[in-house]
Amino acid sequence: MICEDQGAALTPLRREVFELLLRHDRPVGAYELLDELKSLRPKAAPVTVYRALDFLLELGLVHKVNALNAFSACRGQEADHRGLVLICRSCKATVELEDHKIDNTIRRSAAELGFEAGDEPVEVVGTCASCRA
Amino acid sequence: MICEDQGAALTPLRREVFELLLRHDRPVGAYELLDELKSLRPKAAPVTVYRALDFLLELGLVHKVNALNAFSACRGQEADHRGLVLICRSCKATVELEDHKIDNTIRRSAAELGFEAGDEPVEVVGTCASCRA
DNA sequence: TATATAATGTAATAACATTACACTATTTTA
DNA sequence: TAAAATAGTGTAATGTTATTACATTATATA
Repeated sequence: MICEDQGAALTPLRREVFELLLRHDRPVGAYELLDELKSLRPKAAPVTVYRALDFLLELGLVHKVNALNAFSACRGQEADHRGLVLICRSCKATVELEDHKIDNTIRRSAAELGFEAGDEPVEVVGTCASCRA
Repeated sequence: MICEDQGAALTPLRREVFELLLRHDRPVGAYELLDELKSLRPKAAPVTVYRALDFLLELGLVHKVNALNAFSACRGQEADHRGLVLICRSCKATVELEDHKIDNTIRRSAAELGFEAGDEPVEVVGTCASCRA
């Protein structure tokens, strides 16, 4: 599992935000998260959530899904967080796919152009099985 | 080249927005585009730009770059617009990479999970050569 | 020409994200 | 341990990106 403090300060606030994210099986917007956080911490403001998210992103405990402007707790089993995330444009569901072969191919192609790919999963937008039916 | 009317109504307004995009060699934000459009059309409002962009996106003349919340004219040589776009997190420069091999591999992996990948290029965020130096 | 449809104008607001500065808690070190 | 430094949080305001709703104008079709 994830969750262990990696030397940095996983404060109660930051842990709360992370645990809220873990409760969802889909990416969640910052303001939705804020609403939920408010039941624990009435003082919470947008920046409260964004700061906690920045921290968690830096630690690699959370991913930002650009296609949805939303955040998801990282469930990856491995140390790095490379791979693909499939995003359904219609129901917003996502599936993580830890395929190092594809990921390495992408990285190599990028490297040929002098470009060093980061560690965020690559986003693939499309349509999931249920929404196609 | 691109630009030919594909049966749909490429009105003056829409063409103007598209041509503004073509002038840039990088993705451009909607509000930056709006500022530029205003010199041609003082009446332009945010929705003016977004509507034109929606139209151009649908036609496949323009891509949205989610990682930057910005839009770029599509320069792809081919009918479909599949491939990769490399995005430098530091200078925001982008490079399009029309690699069907990678793209097909991604699509197949997605398909194994019942997921049908769309036609938007896959975004790879990282660091470009000059910014690494 | 009358009607329908598509496109655009106009205003307001929603959704997402950051900046600036004050205050508190924790850690460091003299 | 007191003073200073650093890290974390509170509070308010604002900046940025995107959409909704409805009125008006232009274009196509009967």
